[in-house]
Amino acid sequence: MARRVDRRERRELLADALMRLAAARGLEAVSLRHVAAEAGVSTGMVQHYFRTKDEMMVFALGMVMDRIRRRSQAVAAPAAPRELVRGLLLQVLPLDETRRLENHVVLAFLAYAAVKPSLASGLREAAAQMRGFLAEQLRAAGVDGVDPEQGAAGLLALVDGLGLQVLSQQYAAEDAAAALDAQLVLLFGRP
Amino acid sequence: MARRVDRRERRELLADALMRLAAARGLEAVSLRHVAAEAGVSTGMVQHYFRTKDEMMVFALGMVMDRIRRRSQAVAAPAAPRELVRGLLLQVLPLDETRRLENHVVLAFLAYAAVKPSLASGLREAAAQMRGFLAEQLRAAGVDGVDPEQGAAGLLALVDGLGLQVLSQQYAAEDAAAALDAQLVLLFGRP
DNA sequence: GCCGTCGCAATACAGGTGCAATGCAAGGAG
DNA sequence: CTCCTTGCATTGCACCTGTATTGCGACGGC
Repeated sequence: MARRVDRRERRELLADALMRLAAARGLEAVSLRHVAAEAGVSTGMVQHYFRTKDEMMVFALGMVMDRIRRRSQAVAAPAAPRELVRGLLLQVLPLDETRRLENHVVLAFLAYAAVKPSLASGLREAAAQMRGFLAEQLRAAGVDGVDPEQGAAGLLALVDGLGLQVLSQQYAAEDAAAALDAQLVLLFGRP
Repeated sequence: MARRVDRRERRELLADALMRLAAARGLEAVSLRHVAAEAGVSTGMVQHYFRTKDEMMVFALGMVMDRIRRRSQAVAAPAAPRELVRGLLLQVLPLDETRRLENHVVLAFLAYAAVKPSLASGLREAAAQMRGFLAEQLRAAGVDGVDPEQGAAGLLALVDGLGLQVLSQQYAAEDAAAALDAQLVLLFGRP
């Protein structure tokens, strides 16, 4: 039974279990044994694929960020700047169960990264990339009354904040989408 | 050595230690023993004032929220709606060390509350109260082009998101303040 | 002066944690 | 067939966790 396993695939399987766990019971419930149980494997196997817990965490976060980015880029194909921006930001909001789970994980990691800088860099670069893209679109659309960079930062912060409020059940998902649209009206004018 | 202690005061002393700890090393570093050590007391004393760890957490979160609210109300005295809104939201952003610490704690608790609903209610009501106040001010200022409730929600989300980005070092504090001002220009027009 | 209660300290305990070490079956390489 | 690497499973260890228990000195009320 040797040699024929896809290491990458196994690691993603474990990271998936970690995500489910983090979303359901918080990052503090993430332990080697719990991840193993959730994935239906032995704790030894988890140790086999991640030499340390931190390595597992970093991998899982990277996986989530990759998924979000990939989904966002899939939207990017055929649209005017405004629709492009809207589509992209809607991908970030927790409007369905998958994205709710992802947002949950990202939030947990944000709190974690605020304390453990080894995780912060990944988050930072993903955000910077997205902010750059948004600013570019705002510039292309020729929005007036606001600096494109600041408009982009504002949009990103808005979506982050909305996600936060939806997750902590202060705000309904559809209201969050409406709030985003309201902001788009402020930036781009009436559709 | 009996009878002459202010129970409330002692609890706040412990909660302060908890805050420092949470801000410096994350909520996961908060344990009875660590809080005791940070406060310079015995773990027995912590147990004496909080029968359970959860009770301690809830108290600490309540204390932080109270402080933020109190500081916000102190601003509210003598100003036009726009300045009032600006002043209030600036109190929420992590622009100095105290507020950075508070934001850190709130973030940690947000991630925690997403999983432990016993903490969520306090956060929810504080946010609702603030949103109501903001909406009222927007209405009083007669902003056009946006529904006051949604404008308020947007502002709150923006500030939350900006705080998040500042904490995770994606964004500098002064840039966050500038982004807030940019949004106020969008809502209220040029000053 | 006695006593009860308050304010705390110390210790014990069962359970969970990350990690290291070891064992061992199953295949491919020679 | 033999070996040796791969892919796990088991077990053990030292440490940390929340909580319960017990002890005990110091005051306030009588």
